[in-house]
Amino acid sequence: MNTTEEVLDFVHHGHERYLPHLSIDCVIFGYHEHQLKILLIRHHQHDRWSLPGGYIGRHETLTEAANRILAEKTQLSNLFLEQFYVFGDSPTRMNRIETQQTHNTTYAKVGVTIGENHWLSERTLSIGYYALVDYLNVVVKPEYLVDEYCWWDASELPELEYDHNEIISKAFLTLRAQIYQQPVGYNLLPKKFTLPEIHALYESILDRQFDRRNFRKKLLALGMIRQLPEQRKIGPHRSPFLYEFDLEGYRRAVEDLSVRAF
Amino acid sequence: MNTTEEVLDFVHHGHERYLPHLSIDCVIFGYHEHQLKILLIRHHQHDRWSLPGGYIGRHETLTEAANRILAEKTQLSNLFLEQFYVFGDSPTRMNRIETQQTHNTTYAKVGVTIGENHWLSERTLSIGYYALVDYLNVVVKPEYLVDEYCWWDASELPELEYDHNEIISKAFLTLRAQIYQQPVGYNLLPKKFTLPEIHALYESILDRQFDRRNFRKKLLALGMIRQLPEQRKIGPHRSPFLYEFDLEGYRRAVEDLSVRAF
DNA sequence: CCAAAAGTGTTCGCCGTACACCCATGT
DNA sequence: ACATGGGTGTACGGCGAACACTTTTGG
Repeated sequence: MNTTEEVLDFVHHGHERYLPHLSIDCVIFGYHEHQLKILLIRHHQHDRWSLPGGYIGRHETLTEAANRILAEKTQLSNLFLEQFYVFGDSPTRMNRIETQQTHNTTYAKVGVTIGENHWLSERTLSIGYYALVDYLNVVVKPEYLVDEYCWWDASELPELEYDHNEIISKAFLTLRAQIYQQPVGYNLLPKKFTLPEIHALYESILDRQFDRRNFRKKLLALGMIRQLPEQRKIGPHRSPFLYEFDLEGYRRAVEDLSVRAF
Repeated sequence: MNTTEEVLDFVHHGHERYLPHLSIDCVIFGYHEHQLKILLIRHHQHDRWSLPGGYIGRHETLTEAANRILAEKTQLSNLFLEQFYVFGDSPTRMNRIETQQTHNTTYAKVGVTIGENHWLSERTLSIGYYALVDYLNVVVKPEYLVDEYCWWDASELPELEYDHNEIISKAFLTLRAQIYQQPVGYNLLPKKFTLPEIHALYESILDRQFDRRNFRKKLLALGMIRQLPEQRKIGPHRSPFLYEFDLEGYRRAVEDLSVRAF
């Protein structure tokens, strides 16, 4: 939505095109300079930041809706995007009033007031999706009602609107649990990357240290990555080798792991 | 709902008490005679079976709704009950007509027809919950619109209504993945159980064989179960020892496991 | 030549795996 | 006595963990 007209149409006729009571919130993870990042937005005249999100079209599948919303924000498609939880317990999700005031601050920009019985004021459950994107490929698209976009360090997040801190916590837990099943690095890193990069990525996601030698040995033994005969120049230091993912090898490795005892 | 009046009130006024467009479906797992079971219901005059489910009250949290629905069917509360996925992609969830006809077969019992714009005919996403219950403790509560309840072997399910086969598949995958994080046996087995019982349970959930000696060794080493000085009489065979869960030991074991490398 | 970062190999101990015989019980 | 099912110990191999010095590069 980029014009006053579009926003007004959404406010007045959105309930005809979208399902009420349900929204999608996206936790978009990126990785840059040894830090796991999350993309947040700040709505017009709001102090607190929030997760990018949207509604589900009445004629759109849930998966289509999630992909559309992500593409609207990042201009990227065909990304790693996965549902992880539905949020419907938090007091802010049960209490209409606070939500209503928050909406009104936003929509004041187009001169409308959201009443108590307006579809945007109704109780809304939110379906959480998390995405893994290559930080450098993301070009954030400005939107009319959004004042600012920013990548925040996952370890130093501010207090967010609604229950969005809770949503991010759950997304983070899911990411951690999925790191053994999903080629997390494949989605968060560029096609070619160095060992120190993927090493630091795993350390920041799992919040523990790995021995450099054992780490490389394991990844190569699993067949998860392949060393390339190229190096990267990184200033006054020894040049690290570049590696690439071997998705097929990764798939096989995950399969083998799942056959192990508990 | 146990009377015609209650059903009619639900059909005509349900949308005032419940959120439209959203439902909850419960995959209730039990375990009996070396078989993993799932509780299914058959609605009035339907050929196909389906999962027990319900709607979310407008003033009820999501968790409360799931627990209420489960308690309504099984008379049990304080169970293991966990959300695992939202289903909103299946063609049967996008296509109103089929759903409408299905509803009409059910509600014909109270002499009402569900029109195209009726709240029950609208597109509905379903939140999947799975429960682990002690088969022997479940007393199924009859309901007006349900002709039959039955525990089905998880490995021999019939073709179900809507996308319920898909929901069960996903629940089963989740259960498998969670078996290393959750005390699955604690919820599916009685307080005291024998080694062969828990052994067969793990084999049926993970669909592979475990060596009896290694299995016992592992569970005891983890501190997950404790051997009791009692035995169970099982007819013309050697009496197996009884065991009980050590939830605290289990928690510690899971924590330790999560510190291992990948 | 120095600082900073990357590359590399070996040893040890535990855990996961494979494997087979004896024991208890009721008929 | 016998049929059925349950209980129990050992040996091997592989993988995860710990560990430190050398090489490269630009300034």
